[in-house]
Amino acid sequence: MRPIHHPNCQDIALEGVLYALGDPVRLEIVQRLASNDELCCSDLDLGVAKSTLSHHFKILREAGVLHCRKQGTQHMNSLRRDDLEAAFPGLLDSILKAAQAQGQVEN
Amino acid sequence: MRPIHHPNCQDIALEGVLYALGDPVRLEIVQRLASNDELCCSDLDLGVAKSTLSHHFKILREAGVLHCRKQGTQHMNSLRRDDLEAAFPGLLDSILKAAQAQGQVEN
DNA sequence: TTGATTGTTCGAAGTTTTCGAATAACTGAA
DNA sequence: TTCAGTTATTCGAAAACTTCGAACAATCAA
Repeated sequence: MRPIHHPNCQDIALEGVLYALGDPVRLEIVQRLASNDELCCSDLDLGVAKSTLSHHFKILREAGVLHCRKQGTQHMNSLRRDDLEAAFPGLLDSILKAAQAQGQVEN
Repeated sequence: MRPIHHPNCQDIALEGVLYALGDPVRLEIVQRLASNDELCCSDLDLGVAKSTLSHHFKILREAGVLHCRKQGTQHMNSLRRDDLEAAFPGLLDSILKAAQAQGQVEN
């Protein structure tokens, strides 16, 4: 297995972040992480195969959206709030706010 | 030719907007529209085939990001600033700010 | 009506996404 | 140490999407 890769703070690209968040499964993951410090794959049941979920986490990780920490057999994921805030001030907040607002209208 | 379709204000989905902006060509289009009231395809030279550009405009249009108005043989496109602001307050601004900030660092 | 301009649609080739199966990494129990 | 159980990644095939150039459609001006 290859080592997990995280981009440096200054290598986080806006396009990559928007691409990563422009998928329903990945946006849901990020929303859940907004209210949970850390989550691993098995904490989520989003109706996709586990290999697909693994793929989505990889996209989010390589875009610089989240950080992954190995703990035993689990991979604990957390939002890179500070790094994203440093790279793109206000962006994550406005996206999370928008996601929350939209979620509430739907229900 | 089919009539051009624009979603209603309340049908603009966050996921669709983020997906639309998560592509370098489309992000560039939106950035240009941020400083130009209206643009048509032929105003842009982004190094892609015109059929591809047409496709990108369609994605942006159907996501609710821009509005298209026919004028003779041209299709004039403009940002749906107000509708986006109503749907997701602050979102477009923070994205445009992030795009501008990143563009400046690169040069 | 013809020719020029502007965009869209079509079909093929390439790329990405998704899935299930196989594999790898780690833990705890025997 | 070995074995079984848990968690997640990798692989290969099928489906979906993107890109391109060519063909088509719509409009205008001569």
